[in-house]
Amino acid sequence: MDIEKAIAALNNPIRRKILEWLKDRSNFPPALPEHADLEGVCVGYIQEKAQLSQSTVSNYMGLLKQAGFVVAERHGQWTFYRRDEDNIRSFLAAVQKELLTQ
Amino acid sequence: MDIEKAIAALNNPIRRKILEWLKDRSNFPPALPEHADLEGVCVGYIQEKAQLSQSTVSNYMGLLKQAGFVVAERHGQWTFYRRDEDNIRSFLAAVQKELLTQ
DNA sequence: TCCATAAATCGAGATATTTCGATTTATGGA
DNA sequence: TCCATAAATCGAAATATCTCGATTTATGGA
Repeated sequence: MDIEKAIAALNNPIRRKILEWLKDRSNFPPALPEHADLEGVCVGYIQEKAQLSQSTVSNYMGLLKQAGFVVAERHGQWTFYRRDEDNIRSFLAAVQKELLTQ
Repeated sequence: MDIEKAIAALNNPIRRKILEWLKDRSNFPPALPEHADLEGVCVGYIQEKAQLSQSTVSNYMGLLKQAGFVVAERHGQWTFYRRDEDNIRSFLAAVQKELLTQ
């Protein structure tokens, strides 16, 4: 977990919102039946919710992935993104360690 | 504590370093005798350590202050900056609340 | 094979941040 | 009052980020 990239990724209100939305699948339209077993949300749904262009959202998801906040899983033509809870926790621990005295 | 400004202020390695240095007064040269009773470090000492121009460091300290990470106290021609531990903790709590599920 | 759809990548203009040196403001001392 | 010092502010150049539309790549279905 690169704290530099992670903070840069968080330095944008929509990217932070996306991380929040991804906490709960029901923030997005229901998955297609053939994707019912998959965790994660496809880029199109995130784009729709974020109200930004497809390329911007794809870029954002790439930044969040590089930062370690999400993982991507490709299924056919779809890429499903979901939060990486372990990495999120370890980022928070690292920031705490850096910011807190003792 | 404005989480937006706070993350922006942290989105710079030298500003994060300054926050770390300020954990311990002994990271800087000893205070002048007439300032011995004061907490905090003057801009000149921080500048020397950061190896950046005076105006840049003054600007950085202003950003850290607006973000709530430090407080400034003027004494004569000197401005002494020190960490605002309470605010730092409440920032960490806010980020945790935003990033963590439940 | 050809087409449609999803997502990634590219290129560019607009905007924001970084960082500087120069100037200004505030203060204290001779 | 005049000068020296500390810090803040200003203006600008260099660099980075944001965001888009257009294009490319990957995949699946007819």
